[in-house]
Amino acid sequence: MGDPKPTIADVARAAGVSKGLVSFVFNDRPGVAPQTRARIREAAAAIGWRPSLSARSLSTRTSFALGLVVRRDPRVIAADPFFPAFIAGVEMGLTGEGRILVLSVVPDADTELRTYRRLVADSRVDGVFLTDLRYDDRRLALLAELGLPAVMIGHPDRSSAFPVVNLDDAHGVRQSVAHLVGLGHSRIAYVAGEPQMVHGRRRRDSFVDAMTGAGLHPDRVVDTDFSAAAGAAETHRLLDAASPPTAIVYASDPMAIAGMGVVHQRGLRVPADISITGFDGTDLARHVYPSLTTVVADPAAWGREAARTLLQLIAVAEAPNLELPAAELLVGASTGPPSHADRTPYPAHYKETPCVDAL
Amino acid sequence: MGDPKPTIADVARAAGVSKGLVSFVFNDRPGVAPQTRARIREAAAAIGWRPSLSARSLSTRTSFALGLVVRRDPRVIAADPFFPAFIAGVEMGLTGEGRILVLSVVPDADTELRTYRRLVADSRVDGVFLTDLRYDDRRLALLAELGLPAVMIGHPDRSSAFPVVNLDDAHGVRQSVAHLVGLGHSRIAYVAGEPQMVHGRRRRDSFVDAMTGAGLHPDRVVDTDFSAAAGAAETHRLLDAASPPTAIVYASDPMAIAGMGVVHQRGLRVPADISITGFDGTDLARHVYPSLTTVVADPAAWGREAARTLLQLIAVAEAPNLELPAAELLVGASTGPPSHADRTPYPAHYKETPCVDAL
DNA sequence: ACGGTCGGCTAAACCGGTTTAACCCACAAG
DNA sequence: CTTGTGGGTTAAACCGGTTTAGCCGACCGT
Repeated sequence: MGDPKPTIADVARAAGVSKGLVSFVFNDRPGVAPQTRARIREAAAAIGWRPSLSARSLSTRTSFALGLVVRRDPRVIAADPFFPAFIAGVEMGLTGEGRILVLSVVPDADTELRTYRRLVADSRVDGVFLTDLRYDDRRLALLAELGLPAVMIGHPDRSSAFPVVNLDDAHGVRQSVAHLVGLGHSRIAYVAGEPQMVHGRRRRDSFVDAMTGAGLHPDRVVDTDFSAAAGAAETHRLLDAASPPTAIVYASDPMAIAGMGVVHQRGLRVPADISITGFDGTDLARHVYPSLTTVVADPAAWGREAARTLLQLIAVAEAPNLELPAAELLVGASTGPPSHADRTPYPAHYKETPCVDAL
Repeated sequence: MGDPKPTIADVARAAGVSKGLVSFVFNDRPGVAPQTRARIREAAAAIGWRPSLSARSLSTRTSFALGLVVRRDPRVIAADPFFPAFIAGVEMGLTGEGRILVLSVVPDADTELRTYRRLVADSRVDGVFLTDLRYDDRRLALLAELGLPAVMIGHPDRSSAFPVVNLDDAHGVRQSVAHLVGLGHSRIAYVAGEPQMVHGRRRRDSFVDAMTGAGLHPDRVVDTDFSAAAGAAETHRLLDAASPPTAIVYASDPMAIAGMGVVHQRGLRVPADISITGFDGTDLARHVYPSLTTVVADPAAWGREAARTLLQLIAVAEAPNLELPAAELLVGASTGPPSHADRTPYPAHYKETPCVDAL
């Protein structure tokens, strides 16, 4: 009954050894006779002892926790499809027992940095995930200074000592452009995400590259904050232009869906009048009408591998960079050839992008 | 410099007192002379000492962390607008320094219960948030047995010793029905969420009540798992019926948006042929076309108040139940009168539900 | 027979706080 | 002048592990 919870001393006594030896055994240290080892394990199992995490934390200065600090506008966070899936993936990577995830959502840069400082000051985490990397990201210097292990989700703008787990999202953007060009579009707009975010700008850059590579002018590129509201507003602006686009590539599914709403609201048809593509491959994108052509990434896998990498980094002080399968275009019904008048003069020499089927 | 981080002993020495007294001061215990108190605080500030969390955890058996275990199907979690906002709100409620959030995402009931057990076995958290309460929820008994403080997000199916922080979502559902009835609808369907979840079924029940209260038959009620896919599938089924509904009330925005997709796909118009309402009040709902009539709740406020309540419960072993402002209907463009043939014989005696304006 | 090495193990210090028992001293009451 | 009271303070035990220094005995080579 209400036994006051066994301690390592109880196990030691039961096995007839010293506390230290019990500790050795449970930390897989060499220098313990096999039979003694077995006897200790047996005694521990019989008593039902498990080492106290708090005590271990105190003497080893380890928290057995991983941290994720998310800096996002509260308005945007609710719609973002990335983090929940990413976190679910992290959980998978933590399966090996013992480690948990500490999550913090902060509104601005100062709070973000303060949060990291607190996390290490209180040694609440053994390492962190760096998501939404920005240009001149102050976190990189801070974490290096604090000596906190970290793994970067996506490539940073500069080289850094932290390992990278990357998922080539630019590939999906290039495929989107190729797909649209193949359909005969030439006036293609891009509604980008936050330009301060490395991945936001990289996707935009790859759009620009793909366009120029196709001999097209990448004008009609606008930045947003990833929100549905911004997506809608920019869509209005694009359509108000003297020579509106015949296709719009959005940097996220929520923006694309909001953009589609604007197009419909204006009495235009998708894809007859305007083709639309998104980014994320959300479940919802498959169920709007017309179903969204979008780029599917696998944020859960990203989280899982990031967790594994971080655990390895913490364990052996180094971990290799990891490249995940690239984001792929999933062609839906929201893209089609432009109306005849808008066709490119020469039939597209781009071959149709292969369609990745949904599961 | 690389000073090995000051400890309480350093402070004691600097202030010319014993370690114990320093501890007393920093725990606001009575029985310390005011001037001594000041001297100790001064010395601590000068040295830059902050008590070690690990050491405190060990001796006080407190983790200074709150836990949230989310059990959701990975497929649904990405689309769910509730948790990110709720978590952001929790963060607000934690502002008072010191406490952090531990998050765990689990796929099934067994893992869920195991996770709670581990959290207390390792005393990782001082209390937890209970979301997505289910009927005969095994967590209630488990947590009571483990003696872990908890606060329930929404009312449970049975009485429990844990405090409740509630947000009346049923009110919004009733408003939805009243709004539709007021427009002249009588064949109103309801696409519910998970029937095992208390709030899922309560919303459904309040739909049924509102319908019978209006003298209508609440047939056309279907259960789902909250996913967009299920929302779409059930919409198809409803529309295939011999006497299809003229309005559909959905238990979530993603389902409503997916349902709207199905309606459009079938060549029907919203709201001319079918009216649609959602639930959540997501940003995206305002930007689809036509803009969704939906019920807006404030999950961030919910999280904030839940956090405060939990902190109070932990601090003084009891906390009052809290009732937040009810979820309110926000009328958009997705609802309108049914086509003439489908009007209710007697003009509606329900007055129009007041429209809550978006910010 | 003897010094040296090495595997196996223990005692004790240590991590950095909290908490309890006891002590000292000043002051009030008897 | 004694005794009691109680505020202010300290020393030491304690939380439950990890880690280091060192001890003991067996086995080795010469």
